[in-house]
Amino acid sequence: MANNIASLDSAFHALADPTRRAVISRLITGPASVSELAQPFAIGLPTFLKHLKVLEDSGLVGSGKTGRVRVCHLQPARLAAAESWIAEQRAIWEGRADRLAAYVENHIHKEQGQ
Amino acid sequence: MANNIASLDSAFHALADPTRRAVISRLITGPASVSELAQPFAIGLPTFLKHLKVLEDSGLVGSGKTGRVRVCHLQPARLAAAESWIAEQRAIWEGRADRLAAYVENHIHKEQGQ
DNA sequence: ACAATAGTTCGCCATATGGCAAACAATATC
DNA sequence: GATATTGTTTGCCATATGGCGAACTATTGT
Repeated sequence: MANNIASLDSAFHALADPTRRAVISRLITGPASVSELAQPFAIGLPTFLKHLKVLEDSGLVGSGKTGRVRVCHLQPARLAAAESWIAEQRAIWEGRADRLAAYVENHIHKEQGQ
Repeated sequence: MANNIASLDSAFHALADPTRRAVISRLITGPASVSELAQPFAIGLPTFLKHLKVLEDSGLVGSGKTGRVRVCHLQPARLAAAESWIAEQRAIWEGRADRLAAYVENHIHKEQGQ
């Protein structure tokens, strides 16, 4: 399972940008060429290619070139890995949510730290 | 629902660092003070406080100061929001996974792009 | 051959990030 | 009241990020 630290770093980093999340959303509906993907955004192609590189480096997106056009597609395994990390944390959290509830009742409402 | 673009940006950004993910994992087991949280890491307090600020700015972590000690706690709503974004994408993906399977069969194995 | 199209690479810039040490609160403790 | 503890702020630095335009490569179409 590609669930190591470095791949989570790069996967979450890739997701931390609205352009890149939009690309993922688009790719979920099916593969697309670079210029197709770039078309909705008001940024230059070189800049867009950097985003694409971040996505490919993270393993969230793969691509292949046929002729002069590069077709990109989603690689959902890494997306699943990122989701799993959060899901695991939430599972632990929910396992002890009852104990936490007491703490919240006692402390949260008194917060004054900036 | 705090599911807007900016909060996803900052939530994913906060998650894109092993130190910060470790802090979250620690906080899931219960609240802790700043120095308690910082103790496992080989970085200075000022640096650690920057990570903490990123976590607080993202809404993943909250804190309150009593006396000279600041106690931090998890704020699971934002974690859930981040997980939801991924889960939604995966739901769409899985809804059309059959159609995609054909594409993968035909194209992925022929990839030659850098 | 030539021109158009699709991507890519290069150099530049401003800002953000992640690290440090040092100085500075503010609060407990002796 | 002096001292230790716990955070915090301030400056500084190197590197990464996200943007640009310009130049270049490689295919496809005429």
